[in-house]
Amino acid sequence: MYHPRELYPSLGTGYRLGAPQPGADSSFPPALAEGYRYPDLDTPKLDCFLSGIEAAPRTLAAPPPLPPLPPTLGTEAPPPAPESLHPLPGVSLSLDNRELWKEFNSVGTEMIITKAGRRMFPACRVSVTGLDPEARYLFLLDVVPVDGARYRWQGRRWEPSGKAEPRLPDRVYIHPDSPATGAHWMRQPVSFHRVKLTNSTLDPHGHVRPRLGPPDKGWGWDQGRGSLLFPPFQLILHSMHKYQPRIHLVRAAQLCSQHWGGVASFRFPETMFISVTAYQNPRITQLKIAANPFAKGFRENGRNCKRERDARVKRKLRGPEPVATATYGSDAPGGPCDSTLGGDARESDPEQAPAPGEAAPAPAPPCGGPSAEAYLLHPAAFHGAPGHLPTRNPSFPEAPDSGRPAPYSAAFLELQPGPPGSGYPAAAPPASFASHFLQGGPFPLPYPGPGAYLDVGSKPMY
DNA sequence: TCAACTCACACATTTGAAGTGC
DNA sequence: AGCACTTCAAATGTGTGAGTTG
Repeated sequence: MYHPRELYPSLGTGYRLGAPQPGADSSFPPALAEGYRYPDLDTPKLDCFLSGIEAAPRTLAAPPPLPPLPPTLGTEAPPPAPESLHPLPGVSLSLDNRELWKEFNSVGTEMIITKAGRRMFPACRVSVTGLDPEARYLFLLDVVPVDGARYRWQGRRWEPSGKAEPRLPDRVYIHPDSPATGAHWMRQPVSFHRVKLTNSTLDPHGHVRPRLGPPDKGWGWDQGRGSLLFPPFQLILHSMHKYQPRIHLVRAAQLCSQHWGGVASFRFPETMFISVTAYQNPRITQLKIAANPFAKGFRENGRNCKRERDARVKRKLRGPEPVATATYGSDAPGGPCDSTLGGDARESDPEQAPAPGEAAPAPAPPCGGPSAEAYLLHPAAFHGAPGHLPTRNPSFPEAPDSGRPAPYSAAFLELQPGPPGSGYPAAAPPASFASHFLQGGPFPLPYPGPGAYLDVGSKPMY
């Protein structure tokens, strides 16, 4: 395997490998060991991103050991506790809609993935404390496989059913408010509800068109809001695989900052889920319908509930009849079904809009423009990958609309295993790292399974 | 044959644009 | 002219179930 010092020589001794955790599984199937290696970092390429250097790094405490993940969904899991690495001392994250997640997790959370991309429900929504109110931070989210197995619904429970598919390109969702001050992040919960899950590799950049607005608007800088027009992101997953969302908090003045002031990664065991193209567990379907406002029509009183749908089919067969039914009136807001709304059921996303009186994070203009924009143009540099590193796996076909403007096409970080002969070994070293930002994020080390941890610390990364 | 997947559908929600009044 | 508020329409988010694929 590759030691981090080998991968990032300029890190010096600012990091260390922790001892493997109890229960860590190092026997990942070879399919998951598809890995990545970066050649020597081409630091001169990063010179244009130097303007956001943070204050002196802090000394880090040893991160706590990460407990092993529960073996399977739907079984008795250990008391869920957020797991984190703490290169940002004092920073803590709590899952804001934890009760909802726990409810789903007790059944075995399933997330629909579609070609067009499906939102997560529940969404990851967290509250953060302990940030420096003045410093700027980035919030990132990614989703990593939990183990090396493919799963199958056996009528009552999920059971492993063979080897997992080869891992897909790592993608990292950047919260659209990033970068923002600690005060901003701590003011209200941070929601990642815009992230989408897909099983399609045809759009290698993870974008979907903007929901509203002129089609030619594209992505760019929103002068009115003073923030970046971020598209929703799509994370590529395999169906019937178990995944774990992770949230990363990076102290950096801007997206293209070369020196990060520290990194903290968090994962909440109760947010683990199995990706599916159609719900397998009827209890999950019931929970989703009960909790998701978009599925209101499928509730007992909804016009799209089974009773109503069956009635419509009968009416169709019998011929045209008056459409109105007594049920319609009972679907008024405030009915019994609305009582199930809570947490994610109100997805109006309060964190998207700055609080009254608060100016939106001022765009730091390095590199000749807003830093986030610079990131979109040079994601590889932001993530430390040399510019010549391939950003797209040749095995993934070109998107039909790949002629989109550069910011659009470059806005997603993808890190691929190197092609044969490229200098990047196709086969990765055996994994012994735990989930960490450097794995699923900028430097996707082989497999983010529950192993030892990599303590990156707050040293400058280059 | 069967499991997994895709797609069209109806309905609910969200959100920007347009309209209105002050 | 500018602002706040309301209304409207279109886009988007849902689960369902039939059809398709391998």
